Amino acid sequence: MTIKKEQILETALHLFAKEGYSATSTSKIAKAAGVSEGLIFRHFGNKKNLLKELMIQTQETINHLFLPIFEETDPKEVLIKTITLPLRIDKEYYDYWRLQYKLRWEPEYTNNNKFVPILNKFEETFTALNYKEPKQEAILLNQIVNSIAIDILLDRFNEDYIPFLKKKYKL
Amino acid sequence: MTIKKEQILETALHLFAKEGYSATSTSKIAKAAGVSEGLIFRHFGNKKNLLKELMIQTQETINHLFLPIFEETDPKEVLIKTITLPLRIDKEYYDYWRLQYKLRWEPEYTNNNKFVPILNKFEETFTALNYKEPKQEAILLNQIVNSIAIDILLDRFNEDYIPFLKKKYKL
DNA sequence: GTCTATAGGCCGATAGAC
DNA sequence: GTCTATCGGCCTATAGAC
Repeated sequence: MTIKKEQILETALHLFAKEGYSATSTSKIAKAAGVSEGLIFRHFGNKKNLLKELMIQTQETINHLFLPIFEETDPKEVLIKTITLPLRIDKEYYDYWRLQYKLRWEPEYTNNNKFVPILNKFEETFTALNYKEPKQEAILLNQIVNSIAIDILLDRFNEDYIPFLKKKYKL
Repeated sequence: MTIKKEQILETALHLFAKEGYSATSTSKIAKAAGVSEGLIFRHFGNKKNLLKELMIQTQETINHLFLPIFEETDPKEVLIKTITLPLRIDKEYYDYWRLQYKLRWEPEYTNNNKFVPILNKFEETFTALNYKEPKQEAILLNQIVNSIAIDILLDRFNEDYIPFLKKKYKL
């Protein structure tokens, strides 16, 4: 991976996340990245393919952020790590999240099953904690984490919410 | 309001909700609506203004859907009506919701305070039901409703979730 | 007065050629 | 890395049909 190619990816991530895919032109990316516009097409062929490579990176990044939760065996710790996950994310990763949530609404983008592994992990956790309906509890927890992440990204999150959740789950 | 103007608004709502604002050209709207492209500019001046008029309609529609919850006085009924709200929404309104959730991520669009009145209603409700932290409970309930709506719109909602929630809230 | 059809200007976007 | 071609998007203008 050359330096310029990385610059293009980084800049495109930021602009796509901020303005949206359609609203971001390749020339805007080139200018912001300090490269010639042609280089984008040399490396990625076309604009759509640039987005595709970005989404692979995004998925890897997000999987990496979930890893500590997957590896945790103590069920209470799983819940604590899950609830506080959005808080522990470094600001440099925000664009990845933003892009992810933005692109959910694009008609082409349809990998609904992406969250299934984490849902299974949650279900196991609630089973271990003797919750009555672990499957539904997993869905609820997943919704809560997503909502917190969205609130943080939209800059309307209130810190008091976390201790409230910890009490709810008796942590 | 003339028929053609309504057709333009209706078609634009659908296309903006489906493809996004930037990705939808005025010529595409005109073709889909069966009108000449010039008519769009005659009625709305420019594309941005068309979106603006749509957003006013959208806000009115959504306010109207929340009205029964606002008018309900029995706190348990408030919760039941809230939890089942996304289910009770007719499919013809889906595009309004979709547009709303899509546009949250646009940089210009920043009316965070829009959900404050419903949050207040929820807080009163939880206070009446003697919940310990009504403010946080209101946030949680709001997150749940939004998540359900999103799941429905993204076609990944499971009906079993509603009875689970009703049990949670002892309804 | 509402709308269509058409023509065209201007600009920016994608892409290929060199 | 630049240059250029081509296309499509936004918008204006006008002449005329309903």
